[in-house]
Amino acid sequence: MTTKPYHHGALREALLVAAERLIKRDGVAGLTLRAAAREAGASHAAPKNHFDDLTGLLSELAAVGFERFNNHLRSAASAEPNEQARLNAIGVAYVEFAVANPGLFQLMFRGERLDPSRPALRRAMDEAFGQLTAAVAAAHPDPLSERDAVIAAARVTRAWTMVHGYAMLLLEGRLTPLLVGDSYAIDASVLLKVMLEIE
Amino acid sequence: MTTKPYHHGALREALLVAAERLIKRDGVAGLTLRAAAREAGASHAAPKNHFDDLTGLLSELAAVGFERFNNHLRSAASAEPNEQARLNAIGVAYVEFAVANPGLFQLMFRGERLDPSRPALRRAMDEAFGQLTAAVAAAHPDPLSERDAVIAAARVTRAWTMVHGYAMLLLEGRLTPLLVGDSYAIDASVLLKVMLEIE
DNA sequence: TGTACATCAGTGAACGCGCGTTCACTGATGTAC
DNA sequence: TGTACATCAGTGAACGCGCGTTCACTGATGTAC
Repeated sequence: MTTKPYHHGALREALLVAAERLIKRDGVAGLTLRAAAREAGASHAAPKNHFDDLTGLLSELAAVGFERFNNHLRSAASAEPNEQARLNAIGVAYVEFAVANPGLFQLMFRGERLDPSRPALRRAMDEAFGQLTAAVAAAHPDPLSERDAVIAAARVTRAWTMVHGYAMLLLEGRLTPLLVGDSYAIDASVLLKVMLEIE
Repeated sequence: MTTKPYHHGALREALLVAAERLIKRDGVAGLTLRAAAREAGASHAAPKNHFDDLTGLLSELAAVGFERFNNHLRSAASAEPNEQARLNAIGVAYVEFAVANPGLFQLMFRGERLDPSRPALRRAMDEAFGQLTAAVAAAHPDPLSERDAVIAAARVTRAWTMVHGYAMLLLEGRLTPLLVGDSYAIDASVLLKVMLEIE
């Protein structure tokens, strides 16, 4: 029988794992310093040593989330041959991630109690944004004039806002009336794909 | 000098006004039953008489928000001659409302502590959804087959998710790198219009 | 026109809860010599 | 190889705070007769 040692050894990681379990179970609002400590089996003041305060814990968890998000998008894109297909695959992966990790996704994209100046979070967010803009740029010619630059920005915006809005509204259950219509019933992922393909 | 009467007379409305002032000042998280009572100058237990609990207050406030939202969209649409222009005008109005009422918008569209079974909220939400689908349908031919019905749903989804995602990301400050690029700086409303117009 | 009474809106004190934070402490680990 | 000491991670009790809720109450209003 191994008695619990006084020092945990990897409490920081254990707290992050516990925090994610909590956010999955109880949503963003259920995540507190005390709750994370409880879930990790540590005393309630322990998290202070690793994250200064709740903002610190949330920000580090969001950073972990963005890293996973980036990997998910990257692997979805790499499976596709041409640029337009890649862009669509990224869009689908974006929504997939949101559906698989609703609480985490909301933590990441509502800025609510995040500190974007934390290096890990800053880095992970920048990479996510870079991945998105690169995919859109690859699917379209280089901007030549200032007008073209604005159009290029608008293309990124459209691709992003569309899938982001889709993810948000889907998570809130707001798309239900569109998924279950009078004369049809569509799977959410099918509707997303049709939406990405129509001109 | 008029001394304060024991009965307020219109405390329900006063609480809603106070609640909106609070949500504007402190965000959704700053809105509590006690805070609303304080802001309205009533005792902290008074709101119980008009809204059962916090969910009740938030839901009624969201209903008021949706009514104003509906009016704003309606008047924006009525100023436009043809259907496609109307649809774009509604999109612009959607984002305008979000920017003008960030806290209220977030309350309305995160389902967080809302009770959609409250009649006022239910009604106002249904109307908002109806307005949106009607505008999209008007800009496109009637669906004839089941496949057409899916495409029609996808059109509504695209129009909605695009402006909704735009509003969300704009409120969170996430669009900043797109608005201020290396070789240009765009106004958020201009970017939105370009986005709605590109093919 | 008066009067009794039920009902309703609002008050203020009190309760318990979970939270973040502080603080003195204790156990473990690493480092200097 | 040992020993002294600083540093660090984790504990547990305590504090104050704002919250929702309960409760006995009080003031005002409407209604029946």
